[in-house]
Amino acid sequence: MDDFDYDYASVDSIVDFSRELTGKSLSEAAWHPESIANVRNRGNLGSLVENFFFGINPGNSPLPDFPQANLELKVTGLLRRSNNQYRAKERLVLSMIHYSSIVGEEWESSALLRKCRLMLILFYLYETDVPVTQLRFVLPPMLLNLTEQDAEVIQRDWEFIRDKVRSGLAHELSEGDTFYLGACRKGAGGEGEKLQGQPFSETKAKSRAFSLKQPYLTQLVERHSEFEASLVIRAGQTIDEATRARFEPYLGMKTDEIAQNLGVSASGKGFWRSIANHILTDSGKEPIELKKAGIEMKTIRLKSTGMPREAMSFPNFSYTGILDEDWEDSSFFERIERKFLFVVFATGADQIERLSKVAYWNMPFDDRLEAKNVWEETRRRVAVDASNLPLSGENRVAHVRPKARNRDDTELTPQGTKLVRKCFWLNQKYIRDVISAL
DNA sequence: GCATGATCATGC
DNA sequence: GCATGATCATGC
Repeated sequence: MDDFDYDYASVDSIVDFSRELTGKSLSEAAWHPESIANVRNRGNLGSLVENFFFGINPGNSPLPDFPQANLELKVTGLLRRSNNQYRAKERLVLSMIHYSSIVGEEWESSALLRKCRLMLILFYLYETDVPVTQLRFVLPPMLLNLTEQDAEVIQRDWEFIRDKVRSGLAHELSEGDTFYLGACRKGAGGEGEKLQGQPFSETKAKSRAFSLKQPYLTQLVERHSEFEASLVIRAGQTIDEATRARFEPYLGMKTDEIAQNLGVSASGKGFWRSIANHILTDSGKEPIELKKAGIEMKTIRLKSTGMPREAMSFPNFSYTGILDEDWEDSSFFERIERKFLFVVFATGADQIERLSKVAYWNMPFDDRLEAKNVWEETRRRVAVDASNLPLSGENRVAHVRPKARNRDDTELTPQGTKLVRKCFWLNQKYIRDVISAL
């Protein structure tokens, strides 16, 4: 996409364009980085985004920021909870309340709706002591229509505020009056405060603005995060079909090309999984539908020989815990019983890697019996000598190998020795045979 | 070039 | 701080 290359009269075009910001900071996404280098580090990120990302300068207008599209732009901050969920940093201020004119308004034709009926909300992750131009936009853009989402409550809140001004009580407005839409203080307080006149009382009132309350915004963010991590499943479509439909356009494409098209920023060990997630959901998160169904998505990279680059790992087992377990309540059993979704990237004879295959798979009964043999053999040997466990030559399907943070990441064995933590792996050759038979 | 041991990156 | 889903490194 080029700089400012969007249709300023089209909501879709503006929203699509704004996706370029997702996962980036303004200084990374601005079309002319040199122009932003001189910007002071303080200031309003919202206006900086207008100027340096969208190339607009709407100023202080009663019309939306994109008047031809009837779309208002909002840029607002998020905080990260300890459980990694996002919450709104503060309320989202919409527009000033003009006491003299609101008393003559109706909701549908109100000044608030004229400006803010449809909003494009861009969320950045707030961090202390980081220049605003380096704060990262962390969620895909949200479109919010005030006359659709929770419309009845918001309309009632608005009417309550208007009616209070009609009763000459603008000076008694408070955020506690309403539910989702609040009348928040806005403008200088203390010494510099300029009180406003109101039409039906001599008493001056503090200046206030309409805002979406912080808890309401937080809840919108939570809904948005979940929505963005969902598969788009059309009516009558199964999860299986919806998955195929998402992958279909990318089959045969070069890995790098897919990553570039989808703006995958991950690197290192999670790169291929991140690509799969980005294909499945707009947010690039693993779809909740797969989690709910207990579907085990595995990315597999094949060398040009058809051999997987890696064996396939499963959760660690515990040297002492495994002695108390039965096969059928072991975590290895629980995992291989699941439905797998294999996402296969294969390197061709041309040495270029492409997305080559996507398929669901269940481990056949005979192979599960082999896995059971490995598990039981492991259990037997752990009791005698935990340092000698089944290797890949010993069984067609699975073996045991370290999986730990490093060599010091150990666990006590029944022999009282400390050994690096291990898990069950499906053999490379086994995976190769499974994939080639798909 | 595989088997095995060792370790990384990320999310919760 | 750890589990998870992987990849990296090395010796044979």
